[in-house]
Amino acid sequence: MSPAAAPRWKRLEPDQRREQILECAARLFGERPYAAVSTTDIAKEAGVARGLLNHYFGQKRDLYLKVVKRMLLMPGLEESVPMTGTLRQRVERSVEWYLDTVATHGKTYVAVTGAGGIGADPEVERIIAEADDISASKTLEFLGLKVEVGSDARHRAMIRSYGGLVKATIREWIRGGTLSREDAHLLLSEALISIVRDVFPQLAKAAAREEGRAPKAGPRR
Amino acid sequence: MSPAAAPRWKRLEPDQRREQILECAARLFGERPYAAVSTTDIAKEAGVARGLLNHYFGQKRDLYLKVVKRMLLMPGLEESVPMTGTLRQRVERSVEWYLDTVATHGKTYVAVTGAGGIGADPEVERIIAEADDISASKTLEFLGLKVEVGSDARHRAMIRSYGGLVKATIREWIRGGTLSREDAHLLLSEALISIVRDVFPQLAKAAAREEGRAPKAGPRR
DNA sequence: GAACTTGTTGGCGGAGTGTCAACAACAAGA
DNA sequence: TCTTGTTGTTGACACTCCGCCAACAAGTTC
Repeated sequence: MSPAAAPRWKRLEPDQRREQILECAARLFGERPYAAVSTTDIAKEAGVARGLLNHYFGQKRDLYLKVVKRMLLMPGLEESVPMTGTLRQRVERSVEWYLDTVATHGKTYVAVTGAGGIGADPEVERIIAEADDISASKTLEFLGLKVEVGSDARHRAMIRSYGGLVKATIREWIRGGTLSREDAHLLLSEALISIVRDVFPQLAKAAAREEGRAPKAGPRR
Repeated sequence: MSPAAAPRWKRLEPDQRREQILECAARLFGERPYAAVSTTDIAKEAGVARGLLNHYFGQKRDLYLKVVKRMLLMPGLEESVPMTGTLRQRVERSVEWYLDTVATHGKTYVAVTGAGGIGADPEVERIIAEADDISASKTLEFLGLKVEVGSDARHRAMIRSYGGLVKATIREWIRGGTLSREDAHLLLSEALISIVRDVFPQLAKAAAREEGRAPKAGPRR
């Protein structure tokens, strides 16, 4: 009556296993810099052979990319905040919302979006840039500026730049503790308002001057 | 009459050798991400044995840090731009100056200050943060705000955040080409003016309100 | 030319990663 | 229950990269 010998390891569905590994990896990458996290560490954390990581995710960097993507896929802004009120009100509400979502992700967010040093991997950069662009488009749309002038690409670039301010401010707040939440809110709101009020109109004017042909500048009181 | 056999390698003064290696390393780190540059590559580029890199710089990361430091040590702003005129004039001149210096460094600057992905090495981050702080102090001083209120630390943090906007904008300009130099100039100027005009006064007021219990702010103007 | 100083080399050992054939857990059929 | 098939999983091998260090040689001095 020998009971069937206990299995030496549990067999999971590919999706489950993938998810489990992804979680462990996300945790470790949030704690330590990329180079300081070995695939052996992740495998050990997940209780799995190292080779399995490659089987599911390919290269180590690919696994990292999955983690980054997952982190940057946040719920849409427009679903959470009403698009009404003055420009200032909308800006402040969206900043508020963003600070909230960041606060819940904390360290991992900072680590992933980190303005690190170690020369960026172009692929990683592409992923982040992509996410930034989506986020920028959403912001423009939310502010009601999506199709204000013809030079939409420039606007998106501007907003992506603004994203740099956002990330740096978040770092000062979350990691450094040198800024309070209110400080961050104030800084981000005023800067965004300034950009929309002062920079975009001037841009529109400049574009109109350069191009001779009038962009579809809808007169906005 | 055998002429003295040609030396198999040239013997240099430590400083010269160090400098030479540093230049090669800077070039390579500017072209490829950190992880993609092997010490073997650098050694080959410099025409030396790999071990020599460790002899002069210790770890590979230490060499990288040296490169970063060198890149971030730029000539002082105050030496190049007169500190006169209105706030707007001063801001615009300093932005102008900064864009000029960045334009000369180009790719390497972007790579080094890159808001990359690969989780940042804390040491690298510290170096960059240090340079950012110096740069922030200089900016405050240049704008004549160095000792305006007691909450100097918060101002510096704000300016460091602004540095995030600067870096992101530079990237859009240099690497992406999505913004023109004029766009960058406009965006950075307006944002900085907005911060100084709108955020700092409010900060001062807020600090004054809070300071019923005075954390350790101490000297107020 | 001999002896000394020290800039430089080349190879050793360790750590990390990608690959792959073999293995074992589980399901299904007899 | 035994057999067979599928496939999730393992473990080891080969390779690359890095830090270390003893031996070597370029240049200097007497």
